[in-house]
Amino acid sequence: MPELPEVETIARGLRAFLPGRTISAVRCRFPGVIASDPGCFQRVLRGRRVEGVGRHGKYLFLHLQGGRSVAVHLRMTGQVLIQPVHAPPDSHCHLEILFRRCARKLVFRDVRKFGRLQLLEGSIEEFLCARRLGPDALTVRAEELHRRLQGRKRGLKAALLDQSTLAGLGNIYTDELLFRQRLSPLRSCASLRREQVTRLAAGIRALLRQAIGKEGTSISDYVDPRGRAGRFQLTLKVYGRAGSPCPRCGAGIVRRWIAGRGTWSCPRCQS
DNA sequence: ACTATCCCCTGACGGC
DNA sequence: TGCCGTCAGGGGATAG
Repeated sequence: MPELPEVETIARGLRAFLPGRTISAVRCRFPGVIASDPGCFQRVLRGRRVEGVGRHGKYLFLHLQGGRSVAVHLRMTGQVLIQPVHAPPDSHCHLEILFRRCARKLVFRDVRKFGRLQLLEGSIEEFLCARRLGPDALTVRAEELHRRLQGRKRGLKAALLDQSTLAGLGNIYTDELLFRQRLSPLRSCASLRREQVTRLAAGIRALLRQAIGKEGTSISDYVDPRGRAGRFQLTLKVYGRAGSPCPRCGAGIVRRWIAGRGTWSCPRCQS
């Protein structure tokens, strides 16, 4: 499940390939992946140069010549791949973007068909505002996080998963973060002292930087644009480890259902 | 403000 | 072997 580190890894892979290339064709094999008007999407993209690649939270952006942008969200099983232009598409390949004088193509693949691409009408800022996305988790500052958590009675896990609080954390990194911080996923946001929020913000940035350094977590479907798996799954401490001893205190890791998600934590050293 | 539930979708997995 | 039910989960919508 791509979260911020996986989307950042994809963005970096695309930055080495896309900028400066001009789109020659868009082949759509499953129009449902295009959240905006599919005909308009293809018309606008064709003939346009890609100028850059951006990211906010779990959203990936392709910046096109003329100020238009495409937003991509991979949801659970979406993949963005760079493949030889003649590679045969498999049954989960929903969209291909071809480029002028280029032997490779951009492929959007998604087993579960939850992921979406969308041609934006306005600016990235307008899109983030309309989607009510919070600040990007990779660079969130303590003051901003404190403002967004203070006085909230909801649990930390629910708040951190909520993309309008903070954009980029998903189920895996939230559980790992709360384990590192020795905080219970059910701990109320309002109960955190200011210095705890400061440590939490620093912990979020550090965890995400480390995961990006390992090129993300490959548990089910995630691979980078070259088809390579990440390595952060080798360092997970609690996620998916129900019954294993806590690496800090030895108590058994428990799995509970919190904020609508399977949640792993240590019942002894997280409070 | 916040929670719960459903939906989208497919592959994996357990039970029989 | 094979059939069937269940589950997983990001995020949007909707009900409470």
